[in-house]
Amino acid sequence: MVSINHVAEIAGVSNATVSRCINDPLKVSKRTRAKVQSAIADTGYTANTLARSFRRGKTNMIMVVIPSVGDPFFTLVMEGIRAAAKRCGYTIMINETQLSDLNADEIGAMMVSRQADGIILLASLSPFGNAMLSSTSNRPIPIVIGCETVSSDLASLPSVHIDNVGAAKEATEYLISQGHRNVSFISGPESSLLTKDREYGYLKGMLASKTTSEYVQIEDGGMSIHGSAKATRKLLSQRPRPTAIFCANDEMAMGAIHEIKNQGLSVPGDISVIGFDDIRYAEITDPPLTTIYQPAEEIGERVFYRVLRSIEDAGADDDMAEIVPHKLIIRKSVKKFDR
Amino acid sequence: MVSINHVAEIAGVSNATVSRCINDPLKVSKRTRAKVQSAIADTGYTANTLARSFRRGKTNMIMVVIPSVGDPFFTLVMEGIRAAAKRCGYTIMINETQLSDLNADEIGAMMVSRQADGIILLASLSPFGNAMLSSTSNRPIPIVIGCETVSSDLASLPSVHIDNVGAAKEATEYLISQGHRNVSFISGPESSLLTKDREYGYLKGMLASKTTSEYVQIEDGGMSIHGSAKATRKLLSQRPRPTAIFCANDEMAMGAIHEIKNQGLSVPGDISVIGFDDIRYAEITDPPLTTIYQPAEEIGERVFYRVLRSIEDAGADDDMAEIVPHKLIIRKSVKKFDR
DNA sequence: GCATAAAATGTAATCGTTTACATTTGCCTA
DNA sequence: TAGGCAAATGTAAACGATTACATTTTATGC
Repeated sequence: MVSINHVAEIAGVSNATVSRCINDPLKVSKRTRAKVQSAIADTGYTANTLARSFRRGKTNMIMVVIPSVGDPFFTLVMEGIRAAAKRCGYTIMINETQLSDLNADEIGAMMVSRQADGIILLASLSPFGNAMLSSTSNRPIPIVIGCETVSSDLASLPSVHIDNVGAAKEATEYLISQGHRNVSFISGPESSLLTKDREYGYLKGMLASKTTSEYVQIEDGGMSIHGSAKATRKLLSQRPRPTAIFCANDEMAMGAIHEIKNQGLSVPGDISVIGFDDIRYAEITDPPLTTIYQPAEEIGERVFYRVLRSIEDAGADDDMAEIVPHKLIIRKSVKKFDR
Repeated sequence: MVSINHVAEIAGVSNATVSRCINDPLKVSKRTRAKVQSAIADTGYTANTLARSFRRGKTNMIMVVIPSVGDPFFTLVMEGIRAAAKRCGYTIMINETQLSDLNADEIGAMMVSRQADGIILLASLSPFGNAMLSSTSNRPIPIVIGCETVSSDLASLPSVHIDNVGAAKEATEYLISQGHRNVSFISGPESSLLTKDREYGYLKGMLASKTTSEYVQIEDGGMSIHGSAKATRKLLSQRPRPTAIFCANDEMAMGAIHEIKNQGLSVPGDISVIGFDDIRYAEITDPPLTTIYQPAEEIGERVFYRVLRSIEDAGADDDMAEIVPHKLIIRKSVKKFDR
């Protein structure tokens, strides 16, 4: 492997000059620059990234922690991150939690290893971890949370997300406005705070309506198609049967629709379904899914720039939550209910 | 940041001993080991990964090049890679091609930068790049291709994939066995060799039947839902109309089904549809999708171990293609055609 | 042509580990 | 107890870039 010293020798200059030629070309005269450049071309030299990262203490990599690499919503957020990262010369590393919630130690280990210059968390942190990291001084490298909300009021961490509670309430109120009273909710695992926020929004929406509390019903859909199908089966066996089901994400809504049809019922004829996220399959489900749109790529982009700002200027490490707008997308999976 | 020298000082030993304590504990006596360990605990020392990688010339990272981070099939392969990588203490970095085909320079740059110890290519390489890299000596770090096939017979690169041609032929023959004659194919972009292989398998299947060549028809679905819907619209406007459509992947099949229904036709009543990949949505489309199953996670795992083997033993760098089995999964989207 | 400032270049230390080699310590045997 | 060998530890040199500081060269003004 050809090193900078090798190039320097061939060009007849010192290694410092070669380094400057690469990193700050204006600092070296036209003549030597030409010599160096031709030496670089001749040798096919490229800087050893490892040595450079080591010396600079900077890797130009961002670690993204994601619940599941296969999740269509989070991959969209990732896409936003990736695009922004590429523009800024960063590479992303990924780390999957498999839906289990991250403990602070793991995050701590990532931070202290310095393999990345910053961390983007698309997963939720345990309240403990959250508290531990809430003080800026405990973070050797910046961390920003995307999509997920932070768990406690005491501890806060920089974040970018929609108003999950408000959006879920809005979805619930929409169902109620369409005449539904018996509305069930299919939720995600405890480790997903964002789902709990949506659950809370659902409860708020139900409470605000004249619905009796017996209609409030929550099943765990485990954030998966199959889990949701199972939860739906259970809900459909109840009497009185819900007339509408609100799912904490679109994929679970897909599972719910599948199961409802399986039972010989129709969507939205017998049961209305509403989802959350507006993933790209939402418009081609049968019927097309009414859901809450989140600007996924934009969230990814913002989260990235937020981290980048903190990397470039450690002082800029504010702890604000950045709320981006959501939008109810009305398609065909919800029908007016009248009896 | 506390360094190894700091720990050494506190423990009253040399930094070499601390290093040995971490990397080869049996080489140091029980007594000093205890001293060092408590010094590590006291200081909260963790090795600087950057320095270590630099010194060892090894990062324990694998670069995965993927056409699109949002693709449900490739993310499943990624999942297999990730799981295996985690078991072996590797982290994965991702690099998206956005469906454009990779030129050799980009790959070369990745290789020479040494940020990763190996490369997994889930995307296709231009024939030129392929040729350039086909000689082991041109590869500073190992590279293995997953899912995609290599482009020319002259050049070969290690790879793991199914027999795309054979599988596509099988799917076509299945349609023909169900009485279909007028079968169209929705293909992907030129940059996806794997799609071209499937196209070729379709042609072989059609040729082997008694179908007249006027029935052979290929439309580009651009590897996307919308692209496929558009292609489907075009196909449906033809007279005679195809009685079955074979899509180069499941997502395009989902787009096709959506469009067919949109036109007031039924699947499989009027048009049969067959997909490829068996992504997790395939069983919940309406009707459930008949498709070709690929062992995605297994491919990921195998590809990873293949790279790993080459990393650990540069001599092990064989150039064999490893073919894994596929399977036709019969669901409900294909119906017998009789007239 | 000289003094001076500015620009260009060189020298050498540095980042934190690992590791080849040298030295010391401990142990066993004769 | 000397001698010899193995085990444990230390010393110091890498790895390849960056960069503060020192030195040389060039440009400028008079």
